[in-house]
Amino acid sequence: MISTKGRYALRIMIDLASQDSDAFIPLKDIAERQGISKKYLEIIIKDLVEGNLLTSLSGKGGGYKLKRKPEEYSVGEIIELTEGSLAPVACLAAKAEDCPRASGCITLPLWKEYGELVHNFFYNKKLSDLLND
Amino acid sequence: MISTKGRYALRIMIDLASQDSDAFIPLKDIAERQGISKKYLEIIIKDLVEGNLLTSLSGKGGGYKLKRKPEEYSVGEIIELTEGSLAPVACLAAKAEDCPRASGCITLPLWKEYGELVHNFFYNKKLSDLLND
DNA sequence: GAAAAACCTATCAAATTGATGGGTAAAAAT
DNA sequence: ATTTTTACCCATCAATTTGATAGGTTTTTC
Repeated sequence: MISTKGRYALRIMIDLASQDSDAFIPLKDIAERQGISKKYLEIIIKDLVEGNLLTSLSGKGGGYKLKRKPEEYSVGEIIELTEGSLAPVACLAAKAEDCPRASGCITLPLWKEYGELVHNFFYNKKLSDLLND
Repeated sequence: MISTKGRYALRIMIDLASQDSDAFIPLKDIAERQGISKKYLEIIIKDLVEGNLLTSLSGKGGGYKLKRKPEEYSVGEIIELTEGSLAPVACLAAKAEDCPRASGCITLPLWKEYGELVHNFFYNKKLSDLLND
């Protein structure tokens, strides 16, 4: 299941994409619009900044804004960045050590096929596909 | 991610489907073949029996066997039964209470579309598709 | 220098995951 | 009858993840 981290990250990105694209939007505003604790969003938005999806600016008049146009973000990269991985099973995650069972594993092809399906679904969906205005 | 519960359940089912379909197979044998703790598998196989996927027989000569032919089991029902749900987000799980945000939720259609994709993938895959002999 | 913002560090309760251990009941073989 | 083999039942547990909260520091503008 996609946890709140990935889901809230997506809502942050949608929120920013719905605002004036040149202005820096304070997190306080996003938190209020989305009805989510600002403190919790701080943790999540940190990943988005570190992952180079957002630009941030400190101080008065600061906030966050998108680095690219909404159609240039895939939903997949947003979720993968904040959830850590899109892999369907532990042995297919990037950080996973090589499973000794892999060569004879009868279920591995299933998980690979599923992993590709999920990857394609989310990487073909763009942030712009989620905007309704 | 699919946890060990769902993955081991699938391996139990594949193991049983690879044995003589009339015989009761003791869990001890499955555990040894699969290299998984028998005690842990007990917990998992309980779900499979209660979910009516397997028949069990106590006592000497007892064990477990499939209730149907391998082509009559979908991978989806095995995973859904043991993992609890195949839903991609909490608000789409069967046990979820109605989300007050649902009507205006901009991301809900995405999760629904994804949920259907996942459901179709796993329900169209049959246990017989995973047998290699 | 005050105000508004990001940023940084720590902590925490609850739930989930991945098991282990010990005992009871059932069925068959001897 | 008793032993053996099996399923079945119940409790516990350590580690990790999830979903936050709290408080303080730095940066920037007015």
